[in-house]
Amino acid sequence: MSEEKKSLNFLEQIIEEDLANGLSRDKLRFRFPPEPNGYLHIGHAASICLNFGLGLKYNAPVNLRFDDTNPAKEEQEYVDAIKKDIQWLGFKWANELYSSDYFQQLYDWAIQLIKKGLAYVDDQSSSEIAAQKGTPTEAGTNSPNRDRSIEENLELFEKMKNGEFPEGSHVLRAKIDMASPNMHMRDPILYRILNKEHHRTGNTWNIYPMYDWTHGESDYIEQISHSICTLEFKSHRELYDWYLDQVYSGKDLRPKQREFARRNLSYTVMSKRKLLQLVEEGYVNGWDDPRMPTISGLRRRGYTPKSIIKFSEVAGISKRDNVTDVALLEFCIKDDLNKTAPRVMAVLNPVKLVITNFPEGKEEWLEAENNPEDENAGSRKVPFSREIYIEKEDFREEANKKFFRLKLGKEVRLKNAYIIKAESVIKDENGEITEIHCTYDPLSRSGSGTEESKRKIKGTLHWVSIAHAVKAEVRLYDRLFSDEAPDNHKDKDFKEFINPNSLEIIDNAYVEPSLKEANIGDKFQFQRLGYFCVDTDSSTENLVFNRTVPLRDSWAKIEKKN
RNA sequence: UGGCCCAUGGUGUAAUUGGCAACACACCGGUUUUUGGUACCGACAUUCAAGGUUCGAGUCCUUGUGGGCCAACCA
Repeated sequence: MSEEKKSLNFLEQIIEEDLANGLSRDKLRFRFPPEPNGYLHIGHAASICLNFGLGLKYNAPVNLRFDDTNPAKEEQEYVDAIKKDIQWLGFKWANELYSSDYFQQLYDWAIQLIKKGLAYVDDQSSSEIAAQKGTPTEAGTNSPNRDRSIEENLELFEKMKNGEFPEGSHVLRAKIDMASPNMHMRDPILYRILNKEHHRTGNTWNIYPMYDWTHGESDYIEQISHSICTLEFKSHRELYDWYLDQVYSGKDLRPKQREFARRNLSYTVMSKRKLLQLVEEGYVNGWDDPRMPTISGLRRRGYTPKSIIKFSEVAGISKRDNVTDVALLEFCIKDDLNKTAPRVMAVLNPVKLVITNFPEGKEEWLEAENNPEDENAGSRKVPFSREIYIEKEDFREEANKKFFRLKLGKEVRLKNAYIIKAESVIKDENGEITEIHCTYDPLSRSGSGTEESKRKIKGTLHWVSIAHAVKAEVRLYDRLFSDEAPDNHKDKDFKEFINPNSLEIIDNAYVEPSLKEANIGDKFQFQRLGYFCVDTDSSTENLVFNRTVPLRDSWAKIEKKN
């Protein structure tokens, strides 16, 4: 077994350098810091796999820390969903923590800052403060409140905390540099007044710390060695470091922030704000709609944790903007399911086929292999009889040589069954074919070992016995957007690119009877069609399958060319 | 009148850190096949541009060009 050498991504290289420069291996510690204001998506999966992957690789703890500093947006529902998703992916956090756990410590440090003359209370309006902020190309101007006395600042901040001021009336600001080329350094806000009930601290606090003030200090409290975030936080790093300077003891570990590019997927959007919009405006049926790029949506769609982890691995980590082809994600799930999903037969667009020389009333139970890719998968019995359904698309009265399926006067093999020959058709008044009449070769049964069964027949069709078939609902999903990067258009709203045909519901599909026992979440390959899973809406009375992803369809390509 | 980051095939990442541009996906062509699936084989790039340093540059330097981020009491 030769261990294939994997190159390190740039973050692993940074860690290796730190280790080489004397950082003790047992000091390594990571964190995944979601804000509980939405559901996790495939982009977060990249971060989860990265951080927890690092934890596994270096045998280091990884904390799950909810960044819950804004009670206006955050909810327990999201906390629960996030935990469920991470667990489903198979990762284990060392500690479940909340930024709100540190509100008191953060407050104490803020007092220290005021005492050092590094923070002041500003009672201007938010628009006044914004106006003084300047622009990226112009320096800002100092607030008239910038030189308040320490005593007055302490007193005002105390009143803010005690709820003596209305929301929005006062903020606590760090005193840094209004002329800094980095906008984040222009006296950033540390605290704002919010009269909101917090999902964990209730009504204890009237003031809430801002992200920048909270995040780095939380990392420090937890002694996170490498605080990994996405690229848009790069310019926050200077402030992250400045805040750390104010509280760092000089003795313990000092966290460092490093940034990587967020993972984008083609034909979808990845911002929580936009996903929330899709949910709230009814473009999809909830956060776990199988068309959503959320972890819960992918789970319901039939994706496995393994496939998502594989995708994250193979997509890699870098610092460039990217739009990863969704085909890569689809490859990962097909690759997994090909090895693991039992093969079954289902007909989605049925047409009746009668085998005229097969005895009426007779049924035969034929041996069917469960998975040719897995020797241990075993086999099952499927019922065969005189009348079966096949796919409408699998029959043509006439067709050229490239059409390997059933046509009048020609033979085709029924998977796991017999070779049949199309003799005639019956049509309704509209010319629509209602029945295909065939004859079968009784000696050609699959696996019987006869000369006849070994005949080379180009086409093989899947089918279900009408008398035994189970009716089912099948939901076919397509990409949610018709554009590769729907939110990359400056002049157009991403919703203009919504694919109106992203969901097709088939309510008269027929599946083989073995599927009656299928449970929610079970995954199958419907032979020649694709991978499907049992949806959460499914019941014994009404089986519902989601198409996870279709099989590669070479025939569709050949047809398209003509 | 700014600061910072990025630039390798259609896409995403590599390149032992200055030494034959590699892997995967997609696409195209073919072989095998009782799934037009899977598997297998083959085709597909002079590394954004121009200069420079060097025996040697995707990698270092300079100047451009293109893209992204930064002005929420969001994270």
